[in-house]
Amino acid sequence: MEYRIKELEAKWQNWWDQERTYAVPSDTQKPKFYVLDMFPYPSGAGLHVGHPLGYIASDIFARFKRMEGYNVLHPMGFDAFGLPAEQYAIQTGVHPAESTKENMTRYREQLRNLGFNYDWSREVNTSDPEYYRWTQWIFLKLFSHWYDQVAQKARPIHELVDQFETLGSVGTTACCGEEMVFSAAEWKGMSDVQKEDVLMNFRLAYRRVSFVNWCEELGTVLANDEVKDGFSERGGFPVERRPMLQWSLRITAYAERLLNDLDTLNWSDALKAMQRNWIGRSEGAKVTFPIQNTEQELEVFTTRPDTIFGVTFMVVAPEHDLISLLTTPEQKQAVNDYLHYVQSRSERDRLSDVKQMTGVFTGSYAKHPFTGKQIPIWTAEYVLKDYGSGAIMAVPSDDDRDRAFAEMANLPIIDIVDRSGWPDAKREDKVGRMMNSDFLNGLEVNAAIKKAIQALVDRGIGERKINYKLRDALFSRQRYWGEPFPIVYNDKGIPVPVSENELPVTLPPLDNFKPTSDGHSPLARSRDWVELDNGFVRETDTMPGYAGSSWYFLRYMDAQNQDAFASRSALDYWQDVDLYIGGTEHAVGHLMYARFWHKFLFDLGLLPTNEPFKKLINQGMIQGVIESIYLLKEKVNGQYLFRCAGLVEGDDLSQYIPIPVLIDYVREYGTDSSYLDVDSIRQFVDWRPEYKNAKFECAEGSIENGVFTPKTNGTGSKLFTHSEVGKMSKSKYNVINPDDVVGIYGADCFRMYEMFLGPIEQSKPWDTKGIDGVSKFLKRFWSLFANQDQWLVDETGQPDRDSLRILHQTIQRIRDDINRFSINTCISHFMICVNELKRLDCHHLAILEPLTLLIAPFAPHMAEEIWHRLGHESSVHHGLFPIVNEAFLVADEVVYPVSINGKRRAEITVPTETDAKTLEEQALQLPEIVKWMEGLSVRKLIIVPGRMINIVAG
RNA sequence: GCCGAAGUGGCGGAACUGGUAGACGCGCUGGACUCAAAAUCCAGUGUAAGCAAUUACGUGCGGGUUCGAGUCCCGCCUUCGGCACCA
Repeated sequence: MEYRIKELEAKWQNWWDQERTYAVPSDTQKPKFYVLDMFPYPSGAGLHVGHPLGYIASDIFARFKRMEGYNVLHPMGFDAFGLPAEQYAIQTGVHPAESTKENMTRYREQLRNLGFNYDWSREVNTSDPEYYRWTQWIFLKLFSHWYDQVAQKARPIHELVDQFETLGSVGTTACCGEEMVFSAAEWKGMSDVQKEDVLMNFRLAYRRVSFVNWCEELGTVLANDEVKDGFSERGGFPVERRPMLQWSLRITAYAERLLNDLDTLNWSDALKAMQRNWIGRSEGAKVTFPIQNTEQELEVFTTRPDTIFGVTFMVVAPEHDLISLLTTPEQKQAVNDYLHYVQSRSERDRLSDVKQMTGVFTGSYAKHPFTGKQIPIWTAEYVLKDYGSGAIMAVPSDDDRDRAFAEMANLPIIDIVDRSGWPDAKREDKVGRMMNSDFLNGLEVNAAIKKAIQALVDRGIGERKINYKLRDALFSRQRYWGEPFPIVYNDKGIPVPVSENELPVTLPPLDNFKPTSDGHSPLARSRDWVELDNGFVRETDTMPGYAGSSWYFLRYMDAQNQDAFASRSALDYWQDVDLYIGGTEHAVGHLMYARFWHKFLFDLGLLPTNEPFKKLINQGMIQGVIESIYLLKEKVNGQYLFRCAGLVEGDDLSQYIPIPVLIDYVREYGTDSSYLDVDSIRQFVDWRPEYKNAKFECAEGSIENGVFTPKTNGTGSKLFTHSEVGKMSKSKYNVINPDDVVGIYGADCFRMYEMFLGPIEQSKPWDTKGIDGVSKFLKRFWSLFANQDQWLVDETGQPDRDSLRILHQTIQRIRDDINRFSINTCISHFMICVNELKRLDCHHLAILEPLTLLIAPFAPHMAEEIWHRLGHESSVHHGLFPIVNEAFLVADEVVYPVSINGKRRAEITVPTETDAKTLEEQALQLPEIVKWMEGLSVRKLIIVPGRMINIVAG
């Protein structure tokens, strides 16, 4: 009657498949519960031990909810489009569909191996044409809708065209890119191309000029991830920002709702704060400044219109549309040089470098709307084109960055806010009294803001405005492995949607996945596909990674549907996700886009809910230790030289490149003293033949061609590695495969161990130290039921009160802790329970049967085996989760700690019902207390019923 | 740089609402069983002083509030995640 892990885990995994134990019916009277995992990108490295952290937690919760009587939807699928598969295709020629398919098969096996209760019949794969036809379909809906700011919802574009026909743009409530003014007659007079240009300004999916990271030497557009300090990560070639006409989504139209509806969600405050800050709502004013010697105006957004008399210069973004107009002939050279410099700078660099301000004068001046003074217009990288209007009025007295810029450029500073009444106030705080500000003088800041806006409105040069930091989402990629756009262009270049019955627009077969030399997607190579018989041409950009993941949770509800993205009845039954578990790295990307798409589909009347994810839990990451060895950049006598981490200490590290080492070769992996020995250096060299002739220098000698030559008196041949904690990733060679761990300890043990590591929200490096403890626990659990020779369960005897108390205490703790997602403490409670039952030598069925149900969500294989041995034929996972009987929990006695001035000095055990007065008397009579109270008198006595007694003495 | 999170024994962590800091597990030490080992079982284990009873100190650092602070407030330090084309 041994606990044979491997046999029984395989047995029950097969049985669950056969019996379709985890299939989820949609036609049921049961209440629904939807538990969702963030689906993985099926990478070539396979699933690593970090992935399952969230999956195990959601698996446990889903099983728990099913045993509580809910119809639980718990699906899994793949976010299968992505850059790595395309990179792999470029390197090897293997089609991304093929490698992705293989990877998915591997992931599925790995997930199955962990005993998850997914309903695989609902699997989604974002790269499957049957899936992405609906991604394309939703895109077309976005293309053919605009956002009505008054009705607060998306409306069909033809309704906007109707408005233009009768009223022109007058009084339109549509959300748009830049403001346009035209009459009905002007609209009617426009050409088709002009009309489409106008509509692009309103569509929720639209085209505009955006910037890409262009690398001339590689002849390709790079992802931000592939760019380091302005150079390509591969090859180290310069990267510049280049403008391109690309698709975007008008997520900004939904900014207000995305912000307000956060209040309705059961998410952590931290996550909500991140989303709020990302949306970045700010109230202020739009102000226009006339540009001298032109008819043009410069529009700025400011949160501090009160400071308008402190404006001493203006700054436009280097990409600003008016930059060439503003640049005078004398300044042309300087401005061009500067623009060239900015092209090489990433947005992050531009915003981060606050210490070193850069910028140049354009040569032009604006006219101050109140004082009429000349204000120089500069251009500088700290102003971004896509934030606000891409230009600012600079007030160096009350803004840190403007101040730094003014100091750098020697521009004047006018103090306009007297903050002497607020000595602690910082430069940007909205407090103080206005001065040097004409009609605003003497006002408090907040009053001044109101008055300034009124003055702007009265003069017709500005108005109140709400601005968002949130920017429209760039939706084009110049890649092959993504959803093609269902868009063709006619002979005038006007985009025309592909009709719905022609969806999906599938990817053409291709064997060269390199982008074209002019930066277009590899799709442009497929002439047959691009050029249609009627002379129209297809869009060759594809959609980004987040397209498919923005709505996949809806597809699970009705994954096989051929007629719609999901049926109305399925959507009405499943509604929304009750529990979503995933990493914080998605806090502002995926979670924002998915909410946006969900709201859009809700506006179209296609969904019953306004938000997709009711409750969300962020799992931490299981990190890996990255091990690397130091390579000297300069070869020595034509030979590569690696140096021991111990020797490198104190050196200028910039002369070394850390070369990551496959962790399998590292001795004492993950510790401070991890190292390579002669054998592992041999392995390393086999793996990296380019270093075959390298020299490896340790403290007491060196290794060359697999031979250790000691220095005089030297013996140690350890080459210490550099260890750092970081992401587990294929490129860092530190991936640990859960299959290996499952192979040794079994899936139940692996699951419980990952949970036992700590709270799911917390990140920690992977470490198998301690897994033995969980393994021992499972064996002990089993030993309550059977020993080597016989089945021990006592079916007839009556359990004693102690055993019942332990059981019910455990039921209560497990229920409480599952409900607050404290899974790690659940495992501890099980351990305590088993320890105590062992001590009592308890083998009663009446105790052990509920205990089996209790542990089923955590150790599903072992529980199923025991359940069947107890004589049941149906699955333990369709059983009912045990319920607490409070009668067994009542304790007769309670132990109080007795403290004097907060320091614990004694303990007193009393019957549970003892009243405060008796307690007080007894506590003061305790010998320890009497001793400590010598020379002191009781000033106050604090008794917290059931918890503690504190004597305040002096 | 900005936004968010975390810091507790040798290690992973527990302490839910401010109330016995260190549950549970690993590791370590000693013991039982064994020819021996593994496995299992028992006992001990925050640090310092002490034969001991015991005492002092102790939750990243510096201050504060409170009868009482790991928990609340203010100011720092370190590490991790995100910052709009990794997914």
